[in-house]
Amino acid sequence: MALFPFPYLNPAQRSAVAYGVGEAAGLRPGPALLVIAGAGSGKTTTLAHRVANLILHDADPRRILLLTFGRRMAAEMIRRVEQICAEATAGRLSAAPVIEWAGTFHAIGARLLRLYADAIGLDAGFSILDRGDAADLMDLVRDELGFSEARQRFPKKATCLAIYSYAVNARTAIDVVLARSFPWCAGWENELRGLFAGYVAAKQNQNLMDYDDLLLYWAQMMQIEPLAAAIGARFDYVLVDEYQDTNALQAAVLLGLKPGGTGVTVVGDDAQSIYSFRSATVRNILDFPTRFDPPARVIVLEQNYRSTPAILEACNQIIAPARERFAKTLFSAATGGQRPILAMVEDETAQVTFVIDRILAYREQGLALRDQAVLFRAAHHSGALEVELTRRRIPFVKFGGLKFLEAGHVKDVVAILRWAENPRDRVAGFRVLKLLTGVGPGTARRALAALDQAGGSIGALERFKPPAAAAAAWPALVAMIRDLAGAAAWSGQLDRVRRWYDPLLADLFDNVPARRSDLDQLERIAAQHPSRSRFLTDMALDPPEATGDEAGVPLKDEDWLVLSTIHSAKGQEWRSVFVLNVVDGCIPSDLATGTVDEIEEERRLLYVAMTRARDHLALVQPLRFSIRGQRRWGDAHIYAPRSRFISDDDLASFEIVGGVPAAPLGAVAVPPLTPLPAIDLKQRLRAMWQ
DNA sequence: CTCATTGGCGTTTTT
DNA sequence: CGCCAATGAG
Repeated sequence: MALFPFPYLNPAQRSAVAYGVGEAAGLRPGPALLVIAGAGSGKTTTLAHRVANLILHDADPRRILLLTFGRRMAAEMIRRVEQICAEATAGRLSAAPVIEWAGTFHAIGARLLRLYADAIGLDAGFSILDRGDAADLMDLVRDELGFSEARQRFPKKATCLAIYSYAVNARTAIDVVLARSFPWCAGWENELRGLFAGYVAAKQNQNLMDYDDLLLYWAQMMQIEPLAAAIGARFDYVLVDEYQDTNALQAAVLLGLKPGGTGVTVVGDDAQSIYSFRSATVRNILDFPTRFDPPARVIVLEQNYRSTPAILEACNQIIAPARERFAKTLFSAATGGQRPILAMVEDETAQVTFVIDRILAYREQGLALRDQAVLFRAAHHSGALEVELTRRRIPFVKFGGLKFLEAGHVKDVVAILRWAENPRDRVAGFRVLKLLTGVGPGTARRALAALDQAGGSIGALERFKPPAAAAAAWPALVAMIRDLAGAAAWSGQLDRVRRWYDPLLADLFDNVPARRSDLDQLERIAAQHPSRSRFLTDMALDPPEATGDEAGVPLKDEDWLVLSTIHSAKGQEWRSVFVLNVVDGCIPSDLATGTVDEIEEERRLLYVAMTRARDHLALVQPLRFSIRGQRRWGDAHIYAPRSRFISDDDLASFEIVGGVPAAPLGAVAVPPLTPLPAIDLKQRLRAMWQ
């Protein structure tokens, strides 16, 4: 296979695909490569072609490691590679290439840790805690250490976890993290240190891993010479997608795998880095070339194939003022196109009407609903839209925000299974025990201690004397756990759980039918997994990410609109894109205007949203903004200015629709009906911690 | 001491 | 809606 069978690639893509491949002698992994891929420049295509090209030149697909940002991207990449290989060989390939190692850093980490568990003294049967479980464990430890009854308010569990997580992922000392990102907690440094020590010990005692551990243990493993060598040697090529959104720990893992950069390709766009809240640092991609000697080759993809020139121009303008970055200006070979719309609408109700009317109009013109998407900064921004879509029976699927997995009843059922899988898991046990009336934190703690004493034998629960209020219900619970723990087959286990749990629903919640149907869905998902352990791992690492208006995913042949947070829209594209609430306070979020860096990230967020659009783009700016959920001010509202990222000069790139187009925005002097209470309120809440 | 109930309050983004 | 703190009942 000496030929280069991809004539349709442009020169930059071509050099990225061919780099280090196809030289005269046999294929050998070469020096590191960084591909800076501007929005819409064919990043996925290029990466998939590079993998395919390696395989076509006899690289062993089983020895390729593909680290992607989400599970969907991994699946998409595998599909594309297979397709490209099949086309290039005109179907003469004997079998489709099998890429065994594709997934997120976390998923691959979990897999490697189970594989090498013995070597590092880990129990391969560890359970994985999601964010909420980890916070609950943090809370249990906090109680045990007596921080709950502190005279001053101790940071909440979620905050404690955030501090811990940031320190771990950014590989930064607590005091620095506190000073930089959580200044209001700085007074608790010693207590937090103690808490984190207890948290780590608790995880280890109970054979639990949180998300951070999957990276942390992996990184640690790569510090141990023979292990690092063995794991690194499994892979000839390591390719990382969305490298701009990796953190220091992930960079350490990558460097541990391939210290010299041999066979490493990373792809990303510094202008689209939007995950710093997860300790991602754009430094990873900016500094990547100089981490190696000789420095990594850098290839920049600047030709945009996605958006019309008019949309692209507006995008370029928005991102131009961004600070440090790889210089690049996207260009398009196409011509023409409509300018993007900046729609000024009266209020949020008008915003909903505007968006739905446009979407339906586009559909009349032949754009299916699935060619269109509505994007927003925060999951709750689509609330009013969802209500109206449901009322008008327009089907939609929403990505981002609360997953149905995080609903109490689903967590309960999963906790039961987790406890059966790992009786040492006190977070799960605690949650399950407290479901019984008459069992509170105290009793749960004692029961779990008894279980511990007995080495996890369920007999201990049988012998345990619950308080009188719970005595009647106790045997049924224990019987269920016994059945589950002893079950040989996975099928039927969820049914067993529901026989016990469903009757409780009515006592625990309102809205029982909806919750019951969620559990039906959970049961369907469970049936697709081969074992309880795989099911639990997948639920923690790859939770179902979309929620629809009805239970269950719409049928394949149906048409539906996509609603998505901007974060979840990463890497996708639609022919028509609407961005809601392009006002200061939403983009940038007024929770993220503390530092220059935060504001810069919000700018990139708007850029990511805008660059998803192919043919039509509309930014919607409600002029009047109601204040949510603050009963004290009734339905007060404020006048929100246009997002600061769209300057007056930028307006020329937009078609202004509605509102008061003539007046430059700074000058719109509409007297507020209520004197700006919302902004002051939020300021006050922040100040509470200072 | 332990548990259940009630009312107040706040709500970014995700592996 | 769900978390948290305070209060009241066994």
